[in-house]
Amino acid sequence: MSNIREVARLAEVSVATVSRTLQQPDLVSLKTRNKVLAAVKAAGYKPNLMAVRFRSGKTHNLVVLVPTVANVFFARVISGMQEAAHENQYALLLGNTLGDDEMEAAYAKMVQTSQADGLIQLRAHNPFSAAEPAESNDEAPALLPMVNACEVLDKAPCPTVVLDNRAAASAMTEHLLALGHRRIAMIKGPARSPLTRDRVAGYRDALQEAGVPFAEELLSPGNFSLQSGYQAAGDLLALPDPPTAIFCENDEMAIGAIQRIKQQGLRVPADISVAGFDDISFAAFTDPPLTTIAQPAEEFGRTAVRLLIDVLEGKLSKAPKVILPFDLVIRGSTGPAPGQ
Amino acid sequence: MSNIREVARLAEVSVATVSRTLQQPDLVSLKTRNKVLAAVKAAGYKPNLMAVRFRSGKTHNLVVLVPTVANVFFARVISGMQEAAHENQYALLLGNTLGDDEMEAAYAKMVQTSQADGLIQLRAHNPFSAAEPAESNDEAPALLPMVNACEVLDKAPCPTVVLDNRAAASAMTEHLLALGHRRIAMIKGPARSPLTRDRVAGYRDALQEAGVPFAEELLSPGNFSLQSGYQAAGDLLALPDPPTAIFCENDEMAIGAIQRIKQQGLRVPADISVAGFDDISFAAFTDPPLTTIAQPAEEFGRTAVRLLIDVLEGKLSKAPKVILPFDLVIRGSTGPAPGQ
DNA sequence: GTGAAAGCGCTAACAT
DNA sequence: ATGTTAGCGCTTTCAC
Repeated sequence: MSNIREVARLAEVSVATVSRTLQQPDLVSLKTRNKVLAAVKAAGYKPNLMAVRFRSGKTHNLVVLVPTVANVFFARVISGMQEAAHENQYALLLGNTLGDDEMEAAYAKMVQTSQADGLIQLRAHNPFSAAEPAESNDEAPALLPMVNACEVLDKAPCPTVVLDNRAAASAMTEHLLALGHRRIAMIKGPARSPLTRDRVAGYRDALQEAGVPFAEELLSPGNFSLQSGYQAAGDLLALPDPPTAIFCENDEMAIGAIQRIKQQGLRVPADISVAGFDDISFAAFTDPPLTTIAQPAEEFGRTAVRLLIDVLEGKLSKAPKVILPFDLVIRGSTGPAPGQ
Repeated sequence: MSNIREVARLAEVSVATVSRTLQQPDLVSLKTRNKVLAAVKAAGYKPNLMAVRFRSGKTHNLVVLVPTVANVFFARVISGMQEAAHENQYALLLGNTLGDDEMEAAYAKMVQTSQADGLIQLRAHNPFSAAEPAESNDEAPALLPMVNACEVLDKAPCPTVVLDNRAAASAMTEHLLALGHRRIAMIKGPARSPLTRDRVAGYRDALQEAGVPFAEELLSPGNFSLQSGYQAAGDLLALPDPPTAIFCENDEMAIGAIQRIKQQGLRVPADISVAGFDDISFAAFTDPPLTTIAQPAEEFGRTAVRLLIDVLEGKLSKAPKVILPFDLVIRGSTGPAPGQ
């Protein structure tokens, strides 16, 4: 690989002039500039960005911590990030952490060791906290070079991008209530997830509003996988007084639930309605097509990246909380409660 | 951020000793080592990896070129890459290229400008070719710091990881033939993809073997999306003599096809059988569950990364072609041809 | 408008 | 066992 010195030699100028020609051409006379450009071409010179970045202290890399890329929703979020990152000349370092704290800490270290400028976390966990109990200066805690999106910490020390999960869950529950359902179950995610907490809260809000008593047994735990939806639906169906509608915390679980329901010989939505959350591409292709809450997944990614870049460039003094809109998408999987 | 000099000052040793303590502790006396370690802690010192890498000329970054992360199959491949990369202390730079040559060239440039050591391409296209018509030395063309996986160039100048797509398509077609089908359609991918070419070849192999004439009209083009499967199935069903089985080049298209078939009032597999390719997680949850070809997606990723690292470390003199196994997974979407 | 030289943080000869 | 020093490729004062 040729370096700047070789170009300088070929063009018979100093290295400084070569650097200037490439960085601030106005400072160089046209004649010299052409000479240099010719030499650059002749040498097949490509600036070593490692060196540039080392010197500038900016890597132009962003770490993305995602529980699983293999999740359709997250894949869309990453797609959006990619788009915004590329537009802003940043590259994305992918950290598929499987929700493992240590793995996350390892990736967070990339920021601390100047391999990346900042980090985007899609889970409610501060990957830096484990790394090192931040130097306890008496100063106000500085803004971490991080953005927390989708599943967000309650007191995130950084900008956040969220959906109003509580309102969304409430909207879906209201839809089900309006169809005459009174036994509405919910297949939820991991109990300690803020996502689950907010969505369950929204579900309860709607129930209370409608004067329908909340029943603990109608809350069935899942882990966002197809299998867990299948499993949870089985449990719900086995109840003495089974639900007439099941609201799932994501589309995968809803798809799993639908399969289980059909296997029991029941019809969706004639016997039991099913709703999901996310509106992944497959949601429109289930049988029947899935009623769900659409989230602007790509926009989550784009917004997160833009915010992070703002933080890195010092354009932000306070950590904003961006709330993205949701959309209730009614398809065929929800219908009037039996006997309505 | 503290640097090595500060630590040296604190520990009252030279910078070299600090470096050695961290890199080759055996060369340093226990006493000095402890002194240094204490200083490292006191200073909150984290080596600047940008500097380390700049100096070593190795970035420990790998660029991954993927047409779309939002594709379930690719997401699994990336998952596997991530795993192998992390094991080997490499990080993955994600390039969601949307199959755009220019975008790919831009990412390829990251390798040429020392932002990444190598590249993995999941599409049949050489991202370096566009970048610069490789210096035409008379030397034998060197091994590019690249691995081509999944969809592979015919004459890839690098290691490749593939499935025997022809054999897999043939196996699926044989399965359909064995069920008595004679009008077997295929919803294929983009015509110029080697994937499509090989799979169609395998399909024709099996047909010929069984003495079933090939019919051009039974080949319907798609683009691997749910929608395109839906569309293509509609076209096939409108044929004067429609097929009794449809083999789709991926699961998404199969899922789209199934929806279309049901909308026409036909039953799967009683009236028409449907088969897919990939065995994505959703395949087991369609109604009926999808017969498909399982590909070891994660293994594609792992193998590609390992091969690339071998190339980078100069362990490979020739470019190997690794062929991964497939598995015919028979579920409920394929059954005896009507009237059997 | 151009060149000389310092220096980013680190490692690795080479000395001692 | 430890220190001294050169240098990775580049940018950026500071002179001229």
